[in-house]
Amino acid sequence: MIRTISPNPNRGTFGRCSACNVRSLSICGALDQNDLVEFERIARHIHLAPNEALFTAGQVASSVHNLTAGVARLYKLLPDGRRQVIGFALPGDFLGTMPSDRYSFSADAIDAVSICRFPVDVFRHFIEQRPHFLLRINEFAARELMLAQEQMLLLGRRTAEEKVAAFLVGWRARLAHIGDERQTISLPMSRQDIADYLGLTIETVSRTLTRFEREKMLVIVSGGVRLLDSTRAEAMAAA
Amino acid sequence: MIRTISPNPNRGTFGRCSACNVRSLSICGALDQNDLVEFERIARHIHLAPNEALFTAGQVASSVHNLTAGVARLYKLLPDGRRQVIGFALPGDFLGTMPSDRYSFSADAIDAVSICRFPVDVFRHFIEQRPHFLLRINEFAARELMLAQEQMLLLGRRTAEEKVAAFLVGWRARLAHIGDERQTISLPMSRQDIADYLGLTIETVSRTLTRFEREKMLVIVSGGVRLLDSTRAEAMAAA
DNA sequence: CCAGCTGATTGATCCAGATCAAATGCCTTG
DNA sequence: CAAGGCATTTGATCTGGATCAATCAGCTGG
Repeated sequence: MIRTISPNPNRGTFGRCSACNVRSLSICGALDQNDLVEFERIARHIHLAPNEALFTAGQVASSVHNLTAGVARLYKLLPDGRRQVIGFALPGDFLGTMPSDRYSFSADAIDAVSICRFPVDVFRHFIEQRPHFLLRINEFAARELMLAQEQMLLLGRRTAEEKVAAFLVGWRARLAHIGDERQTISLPMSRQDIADYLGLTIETVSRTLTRFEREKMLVIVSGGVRLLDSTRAEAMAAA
Repeated sequence: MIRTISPNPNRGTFGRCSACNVRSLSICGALDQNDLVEFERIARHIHLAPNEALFTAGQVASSVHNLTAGVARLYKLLPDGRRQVIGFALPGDFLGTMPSDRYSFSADAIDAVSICRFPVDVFRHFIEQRPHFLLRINEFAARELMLAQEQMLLLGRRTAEEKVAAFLVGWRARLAHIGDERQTISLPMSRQDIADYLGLTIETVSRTLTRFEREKMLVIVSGGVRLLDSTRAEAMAAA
C-alpha cells in the first residue's frame, strides 16, 4: 500500500484537516487555519477496503472526494464490458471536477483507501466564498487535463513497448511527487488494470514486462518493479 | 467554414466584446456589461488564415485564447513525427487551461479562424478579481476534462468503425451546440486530421466512411457528410 | 482546357498486438 | 501441508488495422 510521509495519515487526531499530512499536496494546501476549521466541519472521513467503490458512473454526483491514503482506479465501461482505466488516483488527488450532476466515471479502491468526502452543494458554497481556493482547484484541473492529453497521445500513437515504459516512468514520477522515492516502483494495481489503462491486453503487458526484465531494464518483484536502466526506460517513454 | 448565428461575427463594431455573437457560448458569458468593457481593453482580436498557427507546443505560454470563428486543431507530436490530435476547437471554445508556463500542445487554424488573445498575466489578474468568472472557467475546464476522458475510452477500447461513428455523432452534437444544425455535417478538417484524432490511419478512416456510404448510413459530400441513418450511427457510437 | 498538385480512395500484403489455450506460481484456507 | 483459487506468465495462432502502392478526383494556375 502506498502511503505518504508518515506511516499512518490519520493517527491520533483522526480526521483533523489541520493534521492532514497530504494537505500540502492537495487542493486543501490553499486553505489557511480559519478555512481549515470550517472545511473540517463539512468533511466526512471514510475508509475503504480493497475493491470497494468510491462512486459509480451514472450515479447522481452527490459528493466530491479527496484521497488521503491508498490508490484508486478511475475507469469507464462500455455496454459490452470493455473497460478503460482513465487514471489512478494517489493521496492528495482531488476527484470533484465534474461538469454534470452525475459521475461520468467510476472509482474504486485498489488497496486500503482513505478519503475525505464533501457534499457537492456545501462544497460549492464553500469554494464560492474563497477565490484563492477556486484558483487552486483550477490549477489541479489544468494539470489533470494535461495528463489526460498526454494519455491521449499514448493511447492513440504509441506502441505497446512505449506505453509500458511511459507508464512506469510516469508512475514513478507521481510516486516521487507524493514522497515515495524508494528504489522499487510500487505497483498496487493488477496487470489487468495496467492493460486497461494503456489500451492493451493483460498478455501484452505481461510479455512486455518480462521482455524488459530479460533485457535487464528492470526486475519484476512482488508488488512492483525495480528499474535498473532508467535512462533506457525514459528514452522509450519519450519517443 | 463553420460560423455561428450571423455570417460575420465581427461585422461593424469590430472586436467589440459586447457585440460578440459567441459570448453566450464562451467563458465571457459570465461577464456583465462593466466587466466586458474592462475585458475588451485587454483583448487583442486576431484573424488567421488556414493552417496558420495559434501557438506551438513548447513555446512560452504568453497568451490565452478564445475562439470566435472557424475551427482549430489541437495536437501533440512525438519526436519522430507521429501526431495525436487531442481536439478540435470551435467558436466559443477557450484555450487557456494551462498548468505550466509553456504550451503543452500546438494549435492551428483549419479554416479561417478569429480569436481573442489575452496576455496570461493580465488575464490572470482579471479573473482573480472575479470569482464568478473563475467559476465559469472551471465549468469549461470540467467539460473539457470529461471530453478528454471520453476520448481516452474511444482511443483505448473502441474499434475503427466505432471510432468513426462516435466522431461523427459527437461532432454533429458540438456543431448543434454552436447553432449549426444543418442536415449536412460540415467536416472542415482533413481525413488525416480525423485519423490523427481517432488513433487510426487515413486509409482506415477513408475505407470506413466509404463502407458507411455503401451501407446507406450516410452520404459523403464535399466538405462533409450527410447522415441518413442517425439511429444506426448513434448505436455504433454508444456500443 | 489542360497540366500539375494535393487530398482522398481503393487494392494488396503485412504484422503488432489480440485471442485462444495451457501452464505456473502464488496465497489462502481447511 | 495439501487443495483450491486466482493472478500472472508463456506459447500458438489469428486478425484488425497498418503499411505499401497505385489510381482517382477536385482545384488552381497558366
